[in-house]
Amino acid sequence: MHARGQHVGLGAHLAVHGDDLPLGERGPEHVLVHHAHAVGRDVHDRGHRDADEHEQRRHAAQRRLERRAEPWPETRAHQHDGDDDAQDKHGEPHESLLRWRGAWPPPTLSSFGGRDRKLHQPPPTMPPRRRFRMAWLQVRDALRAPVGTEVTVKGWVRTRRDSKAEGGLSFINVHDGTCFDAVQVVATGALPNYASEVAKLTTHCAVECDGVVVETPKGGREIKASAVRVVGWVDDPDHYPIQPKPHSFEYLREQMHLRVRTNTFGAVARVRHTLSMAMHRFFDERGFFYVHTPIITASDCEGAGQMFRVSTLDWVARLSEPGRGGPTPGSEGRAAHFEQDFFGKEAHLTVSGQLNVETYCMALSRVYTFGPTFRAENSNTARHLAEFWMIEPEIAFADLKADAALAEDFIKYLIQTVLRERPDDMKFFDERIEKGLLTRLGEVVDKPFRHLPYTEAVKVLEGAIAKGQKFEYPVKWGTDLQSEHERYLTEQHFKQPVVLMNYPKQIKAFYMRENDPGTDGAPGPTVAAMDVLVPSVGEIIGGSQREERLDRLDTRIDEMGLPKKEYWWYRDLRRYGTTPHAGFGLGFERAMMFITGMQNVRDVIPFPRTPGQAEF
RNA sequence: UCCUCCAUAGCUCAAUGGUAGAGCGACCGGCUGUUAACCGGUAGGUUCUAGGUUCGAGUCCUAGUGGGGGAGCCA
Repeated sequence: MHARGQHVGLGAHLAVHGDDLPLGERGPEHVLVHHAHAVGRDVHDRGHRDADEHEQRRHAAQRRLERRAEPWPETRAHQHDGDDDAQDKHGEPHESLLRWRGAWPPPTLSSFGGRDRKLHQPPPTMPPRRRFRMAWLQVRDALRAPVGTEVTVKGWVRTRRDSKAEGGLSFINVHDGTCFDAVQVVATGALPNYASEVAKLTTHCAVECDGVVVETPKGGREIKASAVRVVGWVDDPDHYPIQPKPHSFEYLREQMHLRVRTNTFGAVARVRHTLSMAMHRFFDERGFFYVHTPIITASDCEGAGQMFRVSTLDWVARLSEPGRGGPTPGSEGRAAHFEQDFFGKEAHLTVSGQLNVETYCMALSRVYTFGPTFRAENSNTARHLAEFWMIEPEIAFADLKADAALAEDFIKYLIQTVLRERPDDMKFFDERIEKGLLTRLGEVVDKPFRHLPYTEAVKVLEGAIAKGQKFEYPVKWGTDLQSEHERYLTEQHFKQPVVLMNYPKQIKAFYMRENDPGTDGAPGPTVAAMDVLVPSVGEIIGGSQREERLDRLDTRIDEMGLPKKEYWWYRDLRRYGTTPHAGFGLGFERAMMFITGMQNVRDVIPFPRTPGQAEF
């Protein structure tokens, strides 16, 4: 069941702090590097020393990288299990993954080191702070700090609840976005600004709280405040758009600049970050190089849909010239017109980095690109954006099978990583956005994807029709499968991700490698294309083995009536040391939807661009 | 682009063509180591915009704007 229409707001899920967060130990790794250095210098002669120092610097750099990627000892421990993390493969991994094995983090990790001092200085109107300065901890660290630790937390108020007991008592939930939960700060009437300020705090006031970590009567963790400084008030709390109550996603889209302050969009933002990092790590660990392909493309040959024009010409002035409707496509003035433009030819925003990344693949072997992609199509659905992010790996000396295997490993790696590193947010998605999400993702990780030739898929669908399954559109070999067909395969027939391979040639792009006749017993010519389809989201990956044979590629370009001249550099790749190669494109936002259970693509990207919407 | 549904208080929604309502939120008070708190009270409205029908329009009609869902295209 999905949660369309379910309202998730600030008040929904607060203060599950502290329970069952045993403290871990700080690892000794940070001392090893220096020790190794010292030994190297003393023992070896100069010639060896250079080589050794080089080696040790390399190790040190490697360690630094590892530390940076994995700040917490407990996550590092998991990391060593890598892909074949036994815990993820055998029975009930999720409960254990969800438990926070808290570690006591070094305070510098969360306090920005030296800048701490500046940020701590109170505004002139406030009384000067006495005694000593407490460690500024992020909320996620404060929630795991040992009882008795003196801390400062800085963040925003989620809710405030008051009690008259003990001469005035306020419970302030403070969050700073570093984890799902807020920390509960307890302020008493003894604070000098209790009545004047603390008791008037409303949702999303910015505060700095000093205090000591204590155990609650119920065994949780909270901060007993010794000072609460209000940094920023909320004007007119009655009209503050994000109230501590459920809000619809539709409403929050109209408050795009504020919606990240809610539980749901905070969780989405953190998971999105974690997925980005996981993606880079996945490729880096496998020897891929990250290639920045261009955003602006002047080749008029992308052919993957409507494109956005990039121009420095004054189109508005031209369009308003009397007697002219501006430049019209195909008119004679057109070519002359673009010669005067910035790039000397017609330019657009990219619709795919694939053709560019292929050039790097033919020298670096394994590459990927990750960046924004633009489609000017007037599609208005829960799965389409005009600006979205796409990951496109390309591997040399590889066929379609290797491509599909890479895609499967990739998706599973992303899921495992996010379950391990964001258990709090994933638990929230499981409880409030899509019931059973964790079970579903666990099954995706555990089971091999179902591989199926397109030709077989058509037979499955025809079989289903014979058994009475109704489709709006007919199923016929040689036509693209409709949404309803894909949904039937992933949601009803196989109930898992499905990799469809070897599509009819006539419905696929020119660069896809033509298969030998009769592959899979297909009645017509096919190409080595594959789509990864997943339940509810649909197509999440589209990829193919590329046509590396120049003569075949030329034939395809001619058949499709494409301007061969424009492809001169792409064709060069086939003339000079061509190899079999393959790649795919994964829509990052669709992966987000699949992994979080969010139902609308506009809710998994910070500032969605859709037809008629670029307000924020 | 096509089909379809919707637009009323800060939010979510009621109101048969006949006096504009509730819950939540905000504010005030009561109670309480509270935690989607609870109890009582107060304030809060150009019913999306522009026309039209009618004695009378939140309600019916026309057009526009904005939004949701589905389809196509795709990732």
